[in-house]
Amino acid sequence: MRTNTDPFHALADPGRRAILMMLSRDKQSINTIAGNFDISRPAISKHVKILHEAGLILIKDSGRERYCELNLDGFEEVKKWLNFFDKFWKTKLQNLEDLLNQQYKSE
Amino acid sequence: MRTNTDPFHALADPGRRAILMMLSRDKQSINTIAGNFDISRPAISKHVKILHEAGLILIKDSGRERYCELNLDGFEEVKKWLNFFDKFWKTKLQNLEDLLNQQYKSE
DNA sequence: ATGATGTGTAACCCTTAGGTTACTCAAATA
DNA sequence: TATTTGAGTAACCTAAGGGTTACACATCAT
Repeated sequence: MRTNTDPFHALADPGRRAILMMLSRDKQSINTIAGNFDISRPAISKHVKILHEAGLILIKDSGRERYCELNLDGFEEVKKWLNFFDKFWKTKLQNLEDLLNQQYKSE
Repeated sequence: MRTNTDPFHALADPGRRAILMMLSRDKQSINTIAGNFDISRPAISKHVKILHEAGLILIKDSGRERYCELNLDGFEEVKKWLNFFDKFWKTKLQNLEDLLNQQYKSE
């Protein structure tokens, strides 16, 4: 199986995003997570694996339980990519501003 | 066909992200976009449709051509969701700070 | 009017995604 | 030691994703 470590891919599934929302309150074991969703535990296990590989969560073993918590890394990667576009919006606003200035001048 | 208007889903495909990167420089027609990728024009057409439905791009018809440009809306939706987690990191940092303060006190 | 050009869409194919059940195994508990 | 509990994985199924080619159609150019 090819492991997909792309956080964008990991975030594409609404269920996985819901898991992350849940983890924003507190770290949770696999079973606890599964208890809050309508899908089976193995399905949750798969989702958790994908989130982990994408760097969106950390997993800490405690006996036979595995506790999941949010990991900043994956989030940063996505944020960084999105921030790349900021200069585009800035340019666009600047153009609008220039246009307005021009109009004032011609009055 | 069920239309998926989820920007997270739209961003999951690396090819679509590449299209967005391309559009950050300038607005482009479908054919121009297709010329920059190894996949067929109909494939590009599909990707563009998905990006459009997700609110990530705007499409402006000009004769028989369709010009694509970035749209802030879809990006904002994603950013907003990501920002939700900021308070989690803040809390985590605060806890670290508290821990450090406690250690200083006991010295 | 004719032909070239830009684009959307339908039909199809193969791969990936996401779910299930059944199984295994290690850790906790009686 | 025997049993329960938490979790990973394999095998399988169906649906969705992403690609292709072939076609239709409107717009521009001749």
